[in-house]
Amino acid sequence: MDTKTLCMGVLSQGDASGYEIKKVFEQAFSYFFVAGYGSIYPALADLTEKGWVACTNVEQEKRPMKKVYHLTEAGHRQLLQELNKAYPHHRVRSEFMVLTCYAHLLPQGRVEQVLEQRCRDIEATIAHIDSFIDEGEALTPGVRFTAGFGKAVFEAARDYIESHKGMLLADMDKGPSAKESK
Amino acid sequence: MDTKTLCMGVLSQGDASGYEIKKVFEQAFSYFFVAGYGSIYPALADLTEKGWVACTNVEQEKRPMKKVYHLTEAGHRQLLQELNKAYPHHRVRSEFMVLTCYAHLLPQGRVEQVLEQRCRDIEATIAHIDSFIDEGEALTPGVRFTAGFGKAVFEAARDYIESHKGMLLADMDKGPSAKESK
DNA sequence: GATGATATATATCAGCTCGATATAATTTGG
DNA sequence: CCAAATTATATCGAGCTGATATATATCATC
Repeated sequence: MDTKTLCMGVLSQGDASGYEIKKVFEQAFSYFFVAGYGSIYPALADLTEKGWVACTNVEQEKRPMKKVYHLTEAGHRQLLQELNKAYPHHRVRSEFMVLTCYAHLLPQGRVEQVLEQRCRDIEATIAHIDSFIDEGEALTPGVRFTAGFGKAVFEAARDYIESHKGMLLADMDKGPSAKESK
Repeated sequence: MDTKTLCMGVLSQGDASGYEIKKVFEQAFSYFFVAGYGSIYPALADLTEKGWVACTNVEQEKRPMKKVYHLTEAGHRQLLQELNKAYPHHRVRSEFMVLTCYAHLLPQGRVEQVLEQRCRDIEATIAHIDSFIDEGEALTPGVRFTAGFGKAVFEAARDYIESHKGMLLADMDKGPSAKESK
């Protein structure tokens, strides 16, 4: 499953331009799926070629031209097929965790700064999920489940950092000493 | 921070071949950083070119030739600099969460299967972290912190799925009905 | 009224990553 | 004794990421 499938997913809920699809990604999926224009525009071109979406040029007054995409019948079938056969992968790529792994090579101040930055980012993500949940519009059970899942996981991460931060900093003193930084 | 930095990190704890580096990645980092040969070998070639690692060809009896890499002085300085300036990013790409988001397009049986598969994968990851912790060798405070962090987050994910699974499946019946699958 | 920041809108590109595949010898297990 | 796994390096296409380019229009501030 890739950006193409996600684009079809967004279009299954209504026609949209590439720009609008990116906005939906940012609002609804940002905490578990990132996709920029460099993925979205090629994806839409590919989907058009395959006949899974259809494109209409919309001239707007006082706005740049817009290409509005629509999910075709074949596209809808394709989306259902993908969702039914896709393996539920869940990949994490954490430079934060790389840094904590190599804490023994860093000065204490840097480790503290890394932990605090991560906590701030987590809080921002949780706030984003909350504002998305409260945003009015009736959410499907699946979206509610997913938002709750995201919140639960991010809260657990924040709680762990807050309750083990002191221990890590204390153990760094006792253990192999930190090297100087540049 | 990319595969190159991680390779230098591994080499800071002792010389190793590309193959051995991949094994360390699998054992110690697999739950937060994935890198295959397609990233590691080009990374090592690049690091050699830059003078941050040095390579020795080791002929072995009854084994294929081995290229053993060693972190140079300049490489060690470069590693410390990278670790000191890198932003603590933490990215998730979850096709699992995409599937739960679109649960309303799937038959209940498929949603149940997806949730169960994710739980099995989480259990396997937790078991992997546990066996890594118990593996004897004294771990640095940073590695212990990171392993605990990983466990806490994965346990929270499993607990959420187990305690909200029933609700999602029940709400799917009441809410907009599921579409037929292929 | 001017200046700069933000929003709308599409598109490309270099560099990096991912998973699969190729090659080849040797050891382990049934 | 054969099949499978392990040791070992390497490449390739497809896809992704983040930055950049291009253009216009609006909005807030000075």
